[in-house]
Amino acid sequence: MIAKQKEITDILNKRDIRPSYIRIRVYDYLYRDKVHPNVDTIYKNLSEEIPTLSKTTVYNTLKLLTDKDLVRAININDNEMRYEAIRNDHGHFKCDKCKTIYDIPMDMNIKLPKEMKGSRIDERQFLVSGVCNNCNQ
Amino acid sequence: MIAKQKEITDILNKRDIRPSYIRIRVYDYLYRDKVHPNVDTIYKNLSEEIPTLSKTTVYNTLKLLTDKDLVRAININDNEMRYEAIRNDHGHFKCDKCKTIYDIPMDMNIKLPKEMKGSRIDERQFLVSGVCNNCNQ
DNA sequence: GTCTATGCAAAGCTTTTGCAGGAGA
DNA sequence: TCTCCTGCAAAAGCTTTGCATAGAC
Repeated sequence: MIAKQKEITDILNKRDIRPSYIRIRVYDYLYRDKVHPNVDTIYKNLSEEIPTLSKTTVYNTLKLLTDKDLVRAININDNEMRYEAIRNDHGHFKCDKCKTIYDIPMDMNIKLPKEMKGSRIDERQFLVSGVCNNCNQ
Repeated sequence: MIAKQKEITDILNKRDIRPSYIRIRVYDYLYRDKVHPNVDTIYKNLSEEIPTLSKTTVYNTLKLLTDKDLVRAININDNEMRYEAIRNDHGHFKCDKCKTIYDIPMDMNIKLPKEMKGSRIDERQFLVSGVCNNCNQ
C-alpha cells in the first residue's frame, strides 16, 4: 500500500525524523490521498492494516510532522483539524454539505500593510467555503 | 459603553434578530473592539457589566449572529474560535507569539478552477500566521 | 543497555445539548 | 398568556498529558 517507501524514508530522514513504520504510513497516507482527512479518518484507515495503532500515536505523529513542516494542519471553521502533506502553495475550498476539501491552485503571495513591516510570515492559507458543484444541483 | 445603541438595534432588526440587551452588547463589543476575541474574552469583558451573563448565552448569541451573517467565526489553527463583526472583506494575520489577530486589507476575489464550475462560494478567508513586528525584535 | 516510539487511560478544553426559570410583548 | 431569551448543569467531542511497555540501535 506504500507507494514509494524509499522516497518517503528519504524525506523523513532529511528532516531528522526517524522513519518508523507508523510515521512512514501516516505521511504516505497524506502524501497519496489528497483528501485532507481528520485524525479519525487517518486512524481508521491505517488501523485496518495496523491493528495495534492508537489514536494517540496518530496525534503524536501528526504533531511531529507538522512541527517539521512536512504536514500542514488546517481548520475551516470546524472543531476538528484536517491534515495534508505540504506541497506547493494552494488554497482550499470546503463544501459545507459533503465536507470535502478541494485544493484550489492560486497565487498565495500577499503584501502586508506598511504598519506591519518587520513581521515574519510563516504560513498562509486561503480558505473558501460554500457548496461544491457536485452537491449544488 | 454602547457606542450607538440605536444604530445597532436597527442592524439587528434588519436581520430579524430581536434586539435584546445581551445581543446588542455582544454585537456592540465585536463592532467596536476589532480584536477578534475568543468566547472567553467576550464573556469576561461583558460579565463585568452583566454579572448574570452565562457563557452559554454568549455561545447562543454568537451562533445566532453568525447564522444571520452579522458575525464571522474564524479559526487559525487553534482549538478555539475567534469572532468579528463582518465588515468589508479583508484577510487576517495571526501572531503566534502574542496571539493577536490583525486585519489585512486585500482583494479577496478568487477564481475557482474550471472543474469546479457550478460551485457556490459562501465565504472566503485569507489567513496568515507568523510573528508580528511588535514581537519580532 | 539506553534511548526513543508506541499506546492505554485519564484529564483538559471548547462547544453543544437538555431543560427549567424568567423576561418581554 | 405565550413566546422565546437566558442560564445552569451535564454531556459530547477533539486533543493533550502521564506513564508504562515495547521496540530500535
